[in-house]
Amino acid sequence: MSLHEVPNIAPRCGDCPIRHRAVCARCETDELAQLDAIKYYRSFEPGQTVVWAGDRMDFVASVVTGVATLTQTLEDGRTQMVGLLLPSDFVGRPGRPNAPYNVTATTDLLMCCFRKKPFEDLMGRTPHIAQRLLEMTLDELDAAREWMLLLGRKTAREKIASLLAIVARRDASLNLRTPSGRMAFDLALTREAMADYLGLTLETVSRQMSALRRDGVIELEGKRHVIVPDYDLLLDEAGDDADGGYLP
Amino acid sequence: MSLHEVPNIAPRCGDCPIRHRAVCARCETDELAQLDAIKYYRSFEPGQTVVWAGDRMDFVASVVTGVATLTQTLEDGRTQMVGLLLPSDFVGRPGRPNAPYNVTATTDLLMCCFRKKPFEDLMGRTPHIAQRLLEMTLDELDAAREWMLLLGRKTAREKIASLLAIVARRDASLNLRTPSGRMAFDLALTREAMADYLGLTLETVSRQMSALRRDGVIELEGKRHVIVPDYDLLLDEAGDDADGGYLP
DNA sequence: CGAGCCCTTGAGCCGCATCAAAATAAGTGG
DNA sequence: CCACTTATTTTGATGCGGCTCAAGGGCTCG
Repeated sequence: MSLHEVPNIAPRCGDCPIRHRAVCARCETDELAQLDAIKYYRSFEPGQTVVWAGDRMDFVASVVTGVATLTQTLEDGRTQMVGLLLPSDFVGRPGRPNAPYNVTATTDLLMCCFRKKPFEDLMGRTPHIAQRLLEMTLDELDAAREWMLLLGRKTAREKIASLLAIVARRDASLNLRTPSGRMAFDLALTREAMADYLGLTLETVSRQMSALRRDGVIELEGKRHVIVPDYDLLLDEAGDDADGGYLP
Repeated sequence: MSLHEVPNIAPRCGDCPIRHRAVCARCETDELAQLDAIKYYRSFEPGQTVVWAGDRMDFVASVVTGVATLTQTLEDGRTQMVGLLLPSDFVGRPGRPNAPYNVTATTDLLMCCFRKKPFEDLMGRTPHIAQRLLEMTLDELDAAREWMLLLGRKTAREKIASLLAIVARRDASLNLRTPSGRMAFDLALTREAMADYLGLTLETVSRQMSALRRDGVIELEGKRHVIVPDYDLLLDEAGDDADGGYLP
């Protein structure tokens, strides 16, 4: 049994870092206690698969810390990432037995899991959970549609800039800041994962990252730490000044 | 006032053609009566805009008959369709004041509308509506992610074949048939609308339609009536034999 | 019959993919 | 601590799929 199968942190719901944003966000104290009673934690190492597309999946879960990806593939191996799961995001669908996508950890990942049946029962009794889940699903749908615009109509350079802007924005929101001016963050994705998200090849991703660096839109420390000197400039490069509404 | 603003059909809920699939599908008789009390119909002509992205939208609605599209654009005019609304599909988001996308009728369109506030109130009281809406939203999310794979990784030919397969499938399901063998249907989209859906130009759409016709994958009667001699062959051309799960 | 659409087809070009190889980084075992 | 391995990233050379620009054909409707 690897160290990773036993989390070193197993927060009480009260001081859970995603308490205010996850599927449990709307719950009252008593509702929270019911969730607390059926929850359990699982952790994964980078590269580890959480579930395979098509496999039976008898739990649902929230990402507590770390990053995971949802991917879909064609038989000949072409791969498209269809979701990037960050802390507070929800995985799994009540009322469906099998996983529709591969779920893979890209960093150390801690998930707060609920066996599906008890969770569904609880959802039937507590509208606060169902309400929050609907809200989160509608947000995800908006994000997916935003991504359709990116995949269908943006240039490689715009795609990269959009991805960086989104990660910068979510990183800021996690630290309760407004995205603006100079920002810095770690990019938890390999060039290949970025390519899979953006519908590009990893070579094109690398070339466009170099180009954005040459043009002063970003700076790089090592391969994964990104510094954005001017967030507005990055947004310009992304092609839509509407910003995207990826997250509140 | 155009003829189109007053629908010639205004079905009672009891014999509504989308009764079994729309947001009201799970409602009991009394719940249905409450919906019946606040519903009203609106109809639109081909090309007419239902709402503009960003505009205030104080109703939600179900498509009863006809086809509508959801589109998003960049400032320079690049357009991406992010949803194709067929009968029973739901438009609008409870809990959000403004429309995130352009909604446009592509055929004669009849919508069953509810003012947002009463609908939200009713949703709070009747879990059957909220449940059904969650289910539909999750299905839409799956469809959007399926489309992400298409936009990011499929060739032009595969994209066209995928679109035709999906429309063929939904048309069959509307007529309570299983898609297979020889099929025929009307395509309610112009070449340009197809291009906007597939992330292509209209010229490429036209060329690939011609190519599929030359190769015997489809036959055309006029520009819009499509005959599929062998549905399985079409699925092969679409690139994913998993079929896609676009609709039940 | 003429005016708009919508669609098709052609010619040429460009952005990104493909193929290939070298540079950098991070282990791993001797 | 170093030689060796393996994963990741960068960069270069070349080719092709789909875009752009342009012209012409069919249909519908006044």
